[in-house]
Amino acid sequence: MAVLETISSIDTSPRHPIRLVANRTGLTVDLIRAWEKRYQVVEPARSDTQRRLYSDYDIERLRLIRIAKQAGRRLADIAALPLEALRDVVSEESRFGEVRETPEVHRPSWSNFPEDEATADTLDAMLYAIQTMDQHRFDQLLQESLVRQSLPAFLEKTLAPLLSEIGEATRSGGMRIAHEHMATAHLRTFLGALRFRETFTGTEPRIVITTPTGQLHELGALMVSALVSIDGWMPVYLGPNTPADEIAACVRQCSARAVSLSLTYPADDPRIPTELSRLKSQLDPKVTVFVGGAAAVVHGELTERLGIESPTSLKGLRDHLQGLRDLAYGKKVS
Amino acid sequence: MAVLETISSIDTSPRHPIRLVANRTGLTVDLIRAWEKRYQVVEPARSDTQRRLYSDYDIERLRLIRIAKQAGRRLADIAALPLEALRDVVSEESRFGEVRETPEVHRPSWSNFPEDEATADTLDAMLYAIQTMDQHRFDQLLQESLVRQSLPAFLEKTLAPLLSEIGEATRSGGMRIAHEHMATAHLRTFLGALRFRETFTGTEPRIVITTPTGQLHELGALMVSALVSIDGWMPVYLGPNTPADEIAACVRQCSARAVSLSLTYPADDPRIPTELSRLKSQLDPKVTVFVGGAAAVVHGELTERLGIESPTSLKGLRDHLQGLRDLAYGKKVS
DNA sequence: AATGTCTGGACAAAACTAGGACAAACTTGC
DNA sequence: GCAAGTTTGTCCTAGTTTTGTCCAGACATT
Repeated sequence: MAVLETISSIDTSPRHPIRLVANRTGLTVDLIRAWEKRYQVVEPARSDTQRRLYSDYDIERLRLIRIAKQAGRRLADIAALPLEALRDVVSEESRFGEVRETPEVHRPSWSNFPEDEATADTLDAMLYAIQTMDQHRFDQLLQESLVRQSLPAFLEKTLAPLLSEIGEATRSGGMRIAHEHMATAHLRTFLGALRFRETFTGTEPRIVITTPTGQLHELGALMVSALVSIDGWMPVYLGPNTPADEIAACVRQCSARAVSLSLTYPADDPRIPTELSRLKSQLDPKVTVFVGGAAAVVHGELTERLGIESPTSLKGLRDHLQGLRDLAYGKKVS
Repeated sequence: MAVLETISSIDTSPRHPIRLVANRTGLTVDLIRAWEKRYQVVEPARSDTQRRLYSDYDIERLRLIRIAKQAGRRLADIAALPLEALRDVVSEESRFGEVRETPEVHRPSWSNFPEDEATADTLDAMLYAIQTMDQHRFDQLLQESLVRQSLPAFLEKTLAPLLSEIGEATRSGGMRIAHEHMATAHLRTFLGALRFRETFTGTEPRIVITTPTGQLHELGALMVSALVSIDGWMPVYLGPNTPADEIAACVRQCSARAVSLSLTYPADDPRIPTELSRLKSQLDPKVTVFVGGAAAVVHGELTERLGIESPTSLKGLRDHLQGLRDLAYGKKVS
């Protein structure tokens, strides 16, 4: 068995030129230098001709600092923080954040869009890429968008709207089925790869993620999978359309502490109530079951009766899971 | 280093003149020479009259270097890297910040292994990982196996047998549906990511890849997608279950030169003949249509009548495509 | 004869560095 | 609520390095 050699230590060897750092973080080269000059945010090594050379560690810090800034932190407060502290700051922000009261006016380039407008642009660009069958461009836009935001924000503010726009356009005939197929297939790949951005130690609590019998759309489940992995859960992803008995068996085999089901279409499939109650009856009561997705609201009464959690947003799911995990660890955190 | 045997899988015999290299890589002749002069990026062989002669290996390296440069890398940093390392660099870039787990696996003597023996062991290990629901281990084994072989060999000698073993075990009850689901979902992700190992200049001929209506299994189509991209084709992947009309529309929009359909299950779906002939009738005769997969042999008579190619192996498909592509390039140049 | 490739060198655009200036937006003190 | 000060993204200059392009004359290919 491969043991704990997967502890995530980030490479600190200096090897990336400033342009690449700018590309990856979404900052401008000017800005990176300015931050260095004023607060020594990062102190890159130098090549023999004085060119700056950054490490993976530096890049990660810059990325997080950018996100923290976007959330309203001041540079002076966070410039000196080590990576772990920054992660805490950012994840705190993405969970509680969302406060945005101030209708800010000017915002410099990287965040200068009143966020809605920027994502509207991005969405348009994505839809255009899809309709011109430009897979490469589509992928590029997705990557960019992901860099620009934290993962949770990306899922909620970019991906979810994109999916509903695609659905809309397809229904209304504004987009061909072929385009929708292409986009879906690509998003399947993209989201699948996201799960591997985090590394696992093997000690994380497990959560089984799938969709019940009859539910063939898996993108929602994949979003959940990507999301929970950044919060210290290890997803066991089963793909779509899994019978209740199989889900239960999987939970037992993995000693999973939770299950997440995604319901999308059809919303009124008569198998849903059957499958849900069958699943619930086979599980240890200590295993928490979540349902989510566009079709989840339809079954509010059912889920309540069965004691199934039905968070209304990804954020809700996240909060709940966080609580579960802290409980599991016995508050030995912090 | 994992380099040696991967190199051997790509042709290193020098035969291409500089002009062709420029066309395929998107670089100018001047630039190729300048790079050679300054950094020995490639050291092509020479004809008896001092003309440079490049190998497929050289072309591939140049393509990757071009991409890496675009991502912000400096020539001096990457000029000396061997092909495999360049692939890593580029694929690292193509999903920013992905934590790249270096396959630091010790391989004492794989070069001596009679390849069959090694893969038999690997297959067992993979099946075991699946049945213990150890996704992480499964992924690790896949990566390892891929590094050990060239991509085509991996697909034919590891993945195809693995799939049939999984199918077998599920049918016979030796494996739960949950396990099969997990494995399939994971392979979907893995294969999807493979498509991005290669990068494109935009000048490659396009091939539309999908499965016809009623065929829900997409792994075969994804294998084709990964395969053709290393041979200088750009796949336009539509996912499974695409109606003939939509495929045809997509071909037209992309000016694709070929279509590849994967048939797996059910083999005797009455829609298959309908869809195939409908597709063929809507396409320019110059567009080559391929069908493949376990269920393809059943329709031998039909495909022959319609003038659809039905290669019996991935290798057959590859050879045919190679011919098609050279034809395309051959006409255009001079 | 026309076109393409070779070598070696020249040249200019682009990118990077250091240091500083500036204006918009945010804070603070009154 | 207003003025003064701070913070912060952008831009500018000037000098260096890196990189793409072009040229000339000799030779090769078609």
